[in-house]
Amino acid sequence: MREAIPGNAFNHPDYLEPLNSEQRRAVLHTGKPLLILAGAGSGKTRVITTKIAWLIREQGMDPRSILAVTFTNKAAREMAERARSIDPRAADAMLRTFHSFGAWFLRRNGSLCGLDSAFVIYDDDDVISLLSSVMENAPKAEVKHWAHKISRAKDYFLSPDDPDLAVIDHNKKFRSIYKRYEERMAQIGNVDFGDLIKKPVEILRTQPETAQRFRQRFSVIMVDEYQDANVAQFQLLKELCGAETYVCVVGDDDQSIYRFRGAEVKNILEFPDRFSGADVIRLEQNYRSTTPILKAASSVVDYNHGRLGKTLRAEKGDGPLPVLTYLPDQDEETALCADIIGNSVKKEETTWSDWAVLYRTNAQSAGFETMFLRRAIPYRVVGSLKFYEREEIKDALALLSFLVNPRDEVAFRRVVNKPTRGVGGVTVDKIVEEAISNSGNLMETGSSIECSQKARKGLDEFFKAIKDAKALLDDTAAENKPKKKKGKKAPAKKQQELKSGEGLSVCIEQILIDSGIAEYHKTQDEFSGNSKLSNLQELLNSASEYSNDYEGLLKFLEDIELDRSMREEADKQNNLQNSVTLITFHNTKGLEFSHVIMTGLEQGVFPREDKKDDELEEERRLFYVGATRAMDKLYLTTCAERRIFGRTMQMEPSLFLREIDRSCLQIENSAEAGSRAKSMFRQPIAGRSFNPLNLQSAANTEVEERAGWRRGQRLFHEDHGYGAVFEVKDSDDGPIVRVRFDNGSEKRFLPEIQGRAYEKVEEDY
DNA sequence: TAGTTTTAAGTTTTT
DNA sequence: CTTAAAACTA
Repeated sequence: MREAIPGNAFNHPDYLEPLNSEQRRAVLHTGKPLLILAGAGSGKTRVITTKIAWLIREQGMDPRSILAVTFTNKAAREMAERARSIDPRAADAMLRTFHSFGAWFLRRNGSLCGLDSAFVIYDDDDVISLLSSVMENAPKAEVKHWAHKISRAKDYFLSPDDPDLAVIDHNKKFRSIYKRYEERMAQIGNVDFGDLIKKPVEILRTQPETAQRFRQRFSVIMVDEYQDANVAQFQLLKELCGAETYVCVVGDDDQSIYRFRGAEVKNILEFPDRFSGADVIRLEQNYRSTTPILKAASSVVDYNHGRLGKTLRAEKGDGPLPVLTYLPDQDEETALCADIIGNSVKKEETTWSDWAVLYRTNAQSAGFETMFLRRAIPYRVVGSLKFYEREEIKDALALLSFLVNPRDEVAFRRVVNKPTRGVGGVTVDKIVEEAISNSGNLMETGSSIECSQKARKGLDEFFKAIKDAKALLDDTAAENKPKKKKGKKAPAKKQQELKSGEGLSVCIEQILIDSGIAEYHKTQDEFSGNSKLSNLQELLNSASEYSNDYEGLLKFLEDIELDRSMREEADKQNNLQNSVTLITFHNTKGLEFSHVIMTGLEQGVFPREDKKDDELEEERRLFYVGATRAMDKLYLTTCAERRIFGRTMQMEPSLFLREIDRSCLQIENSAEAGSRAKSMFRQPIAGRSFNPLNLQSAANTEVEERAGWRRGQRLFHEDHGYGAVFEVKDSDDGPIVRVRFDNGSEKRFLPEIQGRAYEKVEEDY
């Protein structure tokens, strides 16, 4: 937020001061294509953001003609913020992910390939639903297989009629499956992730005027994490670059970890050939880690072949050696992590947020979560935020998708009969079939089709809910109280209803209530003690920032589809900002932590089983990425046995542990670690403990006695952690105990039935 | 046909 | 062990 500094020396404005000579060369470079080989922690983001500012200030470049592409939304946001802090005008530059750029492009130019601008983006689950509808009654596993192949084909810019399609799969069936899928998708008028890249390229190739327009619009194009670009993305870059375009890509071949989804390291290796006359600048000064950490990481990736090769120098110099601990099993592993972290924080050497625990697969997070809950260590799980994959959220999004696009078969099938309104599979199939041979509009077809009386009533009810919500959007004067219609089913229970705030949440609230989805999930909650309704509420909250119109809704859906990390707000609300990070190796890219623990270093887990040759090299790079996240201290753990599928397996230490240079590794034996792991360490979370007794309670002994729980009783639950009882009351099913957990969530349970899951604990543990 | 119970299957990594 | 698909019952 600083004001622009007038350069005190013309050639060296202040903001170039912190740069080393290589970084400065990269910033000041012009005239030819540029490849920046940026090692881990070498300040590449600083280079890109400074370059953007420099282009605007010193080169007089119009910010709007600068396009910078990243691979994650987080990276895009960070880049925008940092560039803006050097020069506020950078706010007008276009900083997006490849996919969000593609969506932006298609909203404006989609009509050139027959795509309506109001398309919805299908995620992998939606793709599978659509494909299984195309493939009649194929087993789900097979559908998944082909869905993956189709996605892969799009990564390589291959259409169903491409002669090279056999590169993806030589099975003859593939071509026809892919083709039918594309036809069906075209009828529906939606797109998948691959389309967001592939379709723009097709438009740019077949429409020279459009291509020309965009080449004039962007005179500078920069690509971050270029080693992760796939073939289609490379083509997109090529099409956007005219003779005059200045192109600059930044990447690190040692950090290419997305081959499985089509990333081509070749893109970076061959950049100088593909963009003739390109210059190459290497950034080898590392500002993040200590020498032993870098050395340990490099010694592993050195085993790879075909690298561009580079030598990182640690600005920080020497530091403590990485510590490797051999452990008997995964329970000891989670306990050790809790110990190391807990002891360090207790001694005030670190705070919770200095720590990250890394694992290869999301499934491994469960053990750490349980242990951290038990030891009252605050944590947040990055990535596997399955928020948007939850049933209730997908239901809500399906309703909205159908509202936007009444040809959306996948959304229609999902919610037309939820809650059940007598519209069964037979009727649905009939509608879809009929629609395919007509306009494709399922709403129109469904309104006029012949069907049972029961189905007719149900359909009308469903369509009315959609139409009413739609009317809310079209109506500019949305202020005219869109109050909830007297919920006819809801016997007005005093339980928390959905509350709309402002903006788009008004419309979404209405559709959730009218469609019966809110009521449906509320009932589910009461039965099984979930919190689906509050998840829906959370969705509503995030919608309130969007405008209550068509455009706002489209933006909302797009943001959700393309940016599943946008829940940082929720983390903040839940006091999770100072907490240990649990994260997969893949998700750590671009992040850094003072202290890092790399877990599960066993053959079969990491590297994963039957990985060899190219794939093994990718695992090695993944190891390298993980290790180079650590700024000050690195820990590694490996277990002698591990439970997989509930069966206990004997494990071998990871190949990578043998490859690490022995001179930069301190090895601890399991016996010592084991005894340490057993010492219980429990520390309450400062300021997070909730005690309702402070609220002074009237005597309520009778019910409390029958329930066996009293207000203020502290307790522990395996899934939710620590909390306290704040209410005990009667109901038809006997006493109900209401609990508020330290993480802010509220639960209720019937002591007779679910009481076993709640363990009473003393006030000060 | 809706909801429940039984059986089988499966775990990379993500825009 | 946990989840999803298939089978079964009311």
